[in-house]
Amino acid sequence: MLDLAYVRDHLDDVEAMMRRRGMNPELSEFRQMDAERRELIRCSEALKQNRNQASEEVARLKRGAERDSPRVAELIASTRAIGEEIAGLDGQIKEIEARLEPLLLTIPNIPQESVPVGTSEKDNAELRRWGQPRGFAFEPKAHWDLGVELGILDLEAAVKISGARFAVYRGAGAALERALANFMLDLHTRQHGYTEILPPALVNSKSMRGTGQLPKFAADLFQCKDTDLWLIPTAEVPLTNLYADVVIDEAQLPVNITAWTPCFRSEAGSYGKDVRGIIRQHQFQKVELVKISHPSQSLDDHERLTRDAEAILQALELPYRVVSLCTGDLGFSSSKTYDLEVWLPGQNAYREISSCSNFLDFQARRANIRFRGGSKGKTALAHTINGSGLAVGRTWIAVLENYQQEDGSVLIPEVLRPYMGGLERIVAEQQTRSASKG
RNA sequence: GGAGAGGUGGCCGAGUGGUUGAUGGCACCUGCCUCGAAAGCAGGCAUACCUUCACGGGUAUCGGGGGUUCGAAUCCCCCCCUCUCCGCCA
Repeated sequence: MLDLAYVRDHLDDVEAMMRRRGMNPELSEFRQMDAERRELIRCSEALKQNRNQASEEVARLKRGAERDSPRVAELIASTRAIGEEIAGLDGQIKEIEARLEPLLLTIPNIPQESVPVGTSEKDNAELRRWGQPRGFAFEPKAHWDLGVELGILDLEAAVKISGARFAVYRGAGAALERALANFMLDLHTRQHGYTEILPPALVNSKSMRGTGQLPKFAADLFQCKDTDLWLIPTAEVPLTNLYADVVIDEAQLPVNITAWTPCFRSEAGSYGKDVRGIIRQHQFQKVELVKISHPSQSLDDHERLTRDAEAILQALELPYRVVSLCTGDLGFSSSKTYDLEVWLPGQNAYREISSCSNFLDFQARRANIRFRGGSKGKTALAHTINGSGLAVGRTWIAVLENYQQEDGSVLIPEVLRPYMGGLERIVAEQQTRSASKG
């Protein structure tokens, strides 16, 4: 959420910004509602001042000898009338705020100056590449073939027990997912200074509002029936909201935390996209990185967090590139986002495996995340940054496709072998068949 | 799920209808003292909104929401959360 006063003073800029994001801003009502609201508040508060003064006088009279003077009854009667007037005005204020706030909540964050202007992912700017896509002496397979043939991925079984966009991993496939997560957590906690958190996977609506998923993106989420609980779409939600309504000591900044959690997305509106394989799932696992930063440091911290995520890909020796999302592709709450895209030989394309965003104070304002700093001891809104470090399911895909061998086996990256009991290669096992085929 | 106790400022903790936005302590800031520091002393120190060029003024906020009243941290109702005991349970 942007600052109300900022929007008021920069309405034209805000509308222009929304157009750069490819939106069609409808802020015409804003100015009038805002002015009306302020006028109502002024009237109401003036009346309240009258009432308070009258009440004080009643108290003074009642304490003294004039306890029963007619003046008291007179004051009480007139104040009661004022009270009714106030109630009317306050009702109007509530009503107008009920229309104003949703409007404010649908205004996205302001992209940083350095964000490329554009309308779609085609306008994203590639910043750098790392690693060289491997040359294959054979036609590399896609993970949905490789995984099924190796008996480590069972999509039919997933359809039977849950439905489309779910996966069942078996044997070395399940172990590979766990190894990747452990490796990522260990690297981030031991070398990058993050503290590991194990948060709830279900959160309340207040938390979803705090990080911006609600009210605008309810359709993308799963909600538990008859409760106020939602399945997290990313650990960003519980991790960032750990600091909701908290005043952090300035010396503690930046806060660096990480968590490995399941993530749940309804993927509404993504019909027809990535239907093959397990690129896009209703449930997947992700190691998330979150930094809560001092405003003066957040741009640097965003770069740092991105490098922390890149370090995983480098350690796994997976080729990737870094792109800066353009204004049209930028997420609602983000001021700037770097996507890490890993090379997938089975698809002959770079595909997103991490998204690292700086939200500035946009989330902090909603979630009320502050720090106390300086000699004045004043509080100010902190900045929040997060990124995947990495999406474990997609890393699993990248390992399979990049490390596949001509005989259909998959080599295990060196750094993962200790996490897989020394296993060096995943080979098809005759015994491993789809449970759904009985 | 049942019974009881409680939720007050960054933290601790007073306060049961009328100068209580809220005693006191801790933490923090400033000044005095000191060669310097500690201790001591004096002062300051919540947030949001409205208003003002500014100084300032005003309103609201004592878990959340509603109600009673001229007036609510204080009384009533609903909800949330924490703690203790019981029940259940991985």
